[in-house]
Amino acid sequence: MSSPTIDDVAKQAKVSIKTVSRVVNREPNVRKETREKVQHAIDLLGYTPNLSARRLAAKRSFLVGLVYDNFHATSAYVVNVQCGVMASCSQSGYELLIHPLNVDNATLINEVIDFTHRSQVDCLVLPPPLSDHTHLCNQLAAQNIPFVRLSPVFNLNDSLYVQTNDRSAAFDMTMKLIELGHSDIAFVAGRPDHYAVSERHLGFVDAMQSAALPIREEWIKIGASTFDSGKDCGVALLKNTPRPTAIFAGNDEMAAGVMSIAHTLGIRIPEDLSVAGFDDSDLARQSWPALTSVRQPVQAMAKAAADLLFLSLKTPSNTDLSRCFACEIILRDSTGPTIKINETAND
Amino acid sequence: MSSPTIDDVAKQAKVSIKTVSRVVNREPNVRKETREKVQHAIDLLGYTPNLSARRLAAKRSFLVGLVYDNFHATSAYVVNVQCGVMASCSQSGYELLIHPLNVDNATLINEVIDFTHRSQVDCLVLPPPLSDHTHLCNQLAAQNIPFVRLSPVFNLNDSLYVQTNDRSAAFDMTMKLIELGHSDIAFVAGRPDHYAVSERHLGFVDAMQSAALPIREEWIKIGASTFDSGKDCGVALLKNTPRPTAIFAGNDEMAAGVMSIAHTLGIRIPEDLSVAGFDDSDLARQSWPALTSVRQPVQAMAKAAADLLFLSLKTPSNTDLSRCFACEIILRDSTGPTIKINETAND
DNA sequence: TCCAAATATGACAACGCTGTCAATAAAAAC
DNA sequence: GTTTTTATTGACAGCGTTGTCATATTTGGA
Repeated sequence: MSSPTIDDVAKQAKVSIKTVSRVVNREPNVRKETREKVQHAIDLLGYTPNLSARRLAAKRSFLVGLVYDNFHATSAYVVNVQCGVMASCSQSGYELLIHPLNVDNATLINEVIDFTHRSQVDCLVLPPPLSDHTHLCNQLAAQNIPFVRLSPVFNLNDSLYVQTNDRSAAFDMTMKLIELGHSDIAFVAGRPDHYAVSERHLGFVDAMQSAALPIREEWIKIGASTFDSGKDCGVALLKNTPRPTAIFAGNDEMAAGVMSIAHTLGIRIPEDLSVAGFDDSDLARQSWPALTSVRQPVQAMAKAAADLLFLSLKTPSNTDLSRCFACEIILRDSTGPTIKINETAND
Repeated sequence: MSSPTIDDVAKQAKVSIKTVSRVVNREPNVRKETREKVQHAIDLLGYTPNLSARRLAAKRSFLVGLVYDNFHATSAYVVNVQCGVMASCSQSGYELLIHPLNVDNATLINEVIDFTHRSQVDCLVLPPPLSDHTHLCNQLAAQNIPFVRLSPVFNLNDSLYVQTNDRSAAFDMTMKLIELGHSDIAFVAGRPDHYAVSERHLGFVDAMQSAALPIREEWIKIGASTFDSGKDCGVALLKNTPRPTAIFAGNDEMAAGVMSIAHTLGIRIPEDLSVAGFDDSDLARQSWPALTSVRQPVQAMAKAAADLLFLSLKTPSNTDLSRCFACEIILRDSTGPTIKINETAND
């Protein structure tokens, strides 16, 4: 049961515990043959350093905290972020502590700060929408708690972050719809406090303007990033005539909601209506027809974020503070060329 | 930055550190007024015990490990389990350490054992399919690592566990289909090594037998619990005549795959074909038509599992070793009464 | 009032590691 | 062959708690 300690290894290898410590921590200035001798003893005994002791002595916990909104984020996103961070952790010898919470909770900031102190994590990873919670970020900075932000929009100079080109990806997707012959394009925006998602709206606007297409105000709907809100927006967009020939939604869930309503109303996809989403979640592959979407390399981003964090912890002088990842458009069956509505046979 | 230590509190309250320790740990034999005095000092200074020191001294980490398969479980399930365990953690003062892995990995057992030692977690929560990995469970037991199993099927006497009545829920769902007039019912089974899911197959068989309906072997398909495998099974079931009038899938993903194929083949749901899933995941609400499914109280189960674990850690003599939760059938739009195929108009 | 028992508090040694700094061994320069 | 420099190793003191055991202090009974 009881694991061997550093003393056991030291005794076995006939060196001091400090030398064992050096080997374990890959410190320089250990002769090769000593290192091998110690390593051999470690292997023989199956020694694993006691993290608590190490933490206590080194005043570091080797723990990363991942704080995220569990009530508004899709589970696929959450899991991808977890995996990405985890991948970086295993490389750097960190362990991952998670702390789901509700971003609408009034005590949010206290909860995060409390968690940080209680669990003694060395640093935090903040996915959206927490990454744009200015007050929280300021508090963390004030308390010298290192953190990295995923897909932030504001105050980029102040901290570590990893981004995607949401805006230009949304631009590209909109252009793709325009190339397919659509000009009557509606947009379903996400939660307004989820700023990364609002960038997508801007990209849509950019594209429409660059193609000199009119943006009809009644074809811009604000959803809540959920399937149900997508349904609501879908009803509002599709019940009236004229209706758009294409709907671009700020995320896949809302796009699926729109598709669901379209099916119910007997509107064929993609013949009568093209639908595009964003995120390329599992849902995009699993809905019918399979949803055209924009793939964000969430996992790679999360890994890069954690990499950045660990690097900056190790070498605080490091100037490499951010990375930007490119999105990729995934064309599936929910989008197609326009057909004039009065040419269709279904109604 | 640097938090106050127990020394600071002791000095502030003019008592020894040991007395502060007693108050913090709610130990007996502290006079009421002393306790209040100390508590006041703690509040004043905003003292939080240093977990690493506590762990080192008490030889406990106050950490729970959640090890799960990240490649075959749906993210919704994973997130629900995390939340449930988390809920129990916050009550009991534990923190949650996660460790996703691939169950197909040959080094699985070593990886879990390594993780346990490295991270020094006090105990583990094992969701399926790990909960039925007999070899792993034996290893953990042999190493005196406490753990609780979620939805296990085998060796129930040997350990803590939390279960659902998968089999009888599958029975009920099948009966529901039979009551709707279906007799030509197919079943899509999940990964054979995911035993909890196989129980659902047994429930299906139970119901068919109790209704004296024949089980056609070519209408039992073995999937891999994924959407794509559901599509494959759907093709196999729906391309030939006669085809079933209802398909019951072992999970929602596969059910969605079946629906997708049905749509492609022009088979209307539920008019021509009823489809039922299991798990009541987000996907069930988000697919079209909305999927009839069986709701497992995953989060409540995970919480109960962790509760059980913490209780048994505290009072090892405790005899309350397991709990069983009931599933609930959620009727949605993907199931309906049978209509004879030659009466339908669509083909 | 005094003494035993119960209750409350404190001193001090772990816990297993890392950081600091001194001591030694090896290499390089003279 | 010395001396200087550099590389390698070790002794020892924390890190902030808890556990053990000894020492007050209070309580209750005679």
